[in-house]
Amino acid sequence: MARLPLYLRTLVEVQAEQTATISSERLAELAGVNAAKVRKDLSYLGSYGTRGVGYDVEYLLFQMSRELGLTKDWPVAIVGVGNLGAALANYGGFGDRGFPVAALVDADRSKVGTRLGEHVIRHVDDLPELVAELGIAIGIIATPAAGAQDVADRLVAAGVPSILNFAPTVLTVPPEASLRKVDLALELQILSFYRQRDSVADAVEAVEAADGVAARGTAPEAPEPVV
Amino acid sequence: MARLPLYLRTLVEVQAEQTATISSERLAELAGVNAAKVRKDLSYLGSYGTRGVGYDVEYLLFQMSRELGLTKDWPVAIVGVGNLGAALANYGGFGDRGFPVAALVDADRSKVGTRLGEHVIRHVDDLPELVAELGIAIGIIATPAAGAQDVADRLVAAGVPSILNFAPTVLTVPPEASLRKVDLALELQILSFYRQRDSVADAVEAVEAADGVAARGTAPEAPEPVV
DNA sequence: CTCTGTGAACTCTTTCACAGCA
DNA sequence: TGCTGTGAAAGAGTTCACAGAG
Repeated sequence: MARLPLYLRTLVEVQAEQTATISSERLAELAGVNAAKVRKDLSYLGSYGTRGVGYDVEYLLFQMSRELGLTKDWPVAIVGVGNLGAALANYGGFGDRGFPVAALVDADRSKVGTRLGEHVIRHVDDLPELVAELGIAIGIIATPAAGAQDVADRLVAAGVPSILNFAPTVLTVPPEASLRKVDLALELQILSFYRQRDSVADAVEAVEAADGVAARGTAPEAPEPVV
Repeated sequence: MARLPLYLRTLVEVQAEQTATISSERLAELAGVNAAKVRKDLSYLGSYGTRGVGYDVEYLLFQMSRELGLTKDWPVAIVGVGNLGAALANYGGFGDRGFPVAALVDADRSKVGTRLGEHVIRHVDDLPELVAELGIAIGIIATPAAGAQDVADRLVAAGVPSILNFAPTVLTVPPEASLRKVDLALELQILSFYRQRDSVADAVEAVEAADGVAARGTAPEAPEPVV
């Protein structure tokens, strides 16, 4: 369940406030979902709640961390040290959450050998050694779109099982590798899409109210409510 | 449908290759989904395909842009000019896709007045004027977690209808505002979660194969391998 | 009496499969 | 004939609602 990390983060915040126990309802409110969903999700981990009381925050955190594979660290390599790569490297949140940045890699020889924070930038050709030496578990692609597929291929070839892609392009990897993408502009498009949808929906409602037609979706070429 | 931006991006790439027409199958392959899904999604825009031929790339792009509200620009304000904010500001992809970065804002007075690229950093107190002057449609929050809710409140108060949150915390906004969050470490957690799930599933399968038990989900209180 | 854990109903999404148009 | 557009079936995910533990 992809919501587990969200609960985890919420629980960490809750724990900081000395809260020993939390109800599904409270957790749902903090995480921005509904209580039934929380209970269903958590029941999948096992029966860790106490009826009439709620969930023990610390114990739940422990079980969730275990389930998420966070009891051990997963070293990360960032490939592409441009603006975004540098921002990710400096972003403290990864190490705190069990994903230490273990290597910075770039294809640009003029960057190789320079420092960024505690790391010396290495060349992308060194990936196989870096993976073997540092136990890289996750590769983050922060290169321009053009080079991203090549980097993905190299990561897979070097034995990195999981890839997070920030380059704005669709990548393909063999089935044994996991791939997720983050498209920053896409998030903006989704936002404006929902805005657009809402105003279109409003307009449609206004029309329907005016002439009593119940149309769902769109009105293509046909001069009638399609189908 | 949240996949429309993905199709849009794919179509732009296809168009660059002088392809005038595209079948649902080809588009599906490039976008990494299946053909039936593509046809269902696109049919929702209207009947813009030609049977036996496919979709006209340019016309489809036009219709999708229209639907996504991309025929006009949506100026963006980035709040929080740390590493991430600076990376986002320098990330060319936003402007290209109809989201020009119109303002950089920070709460740190020592940053206010300094330049970053073509922009002078403004103080967060100036948000209302900036929104009014520049027609800011989307606010991007790239501050530390602690200040994020305050920034969200200020953005909403200033009349910004859509917010994209990069701070690792759950925000609440009134229902008239749209909110999306991007949690970078969360993406990593999801990746390692699926890894973990797969290996757990493999282990469970091995156990089932060994003793013929068909167990779905978890084994709760029982005095056995915890969960 | 509170709050979990979970069947059952419901809703939304995905996939199938094919009629029908170019 | 090739490929779209779309009902209908299948599957996921969500919500309801309540039995029962503490």
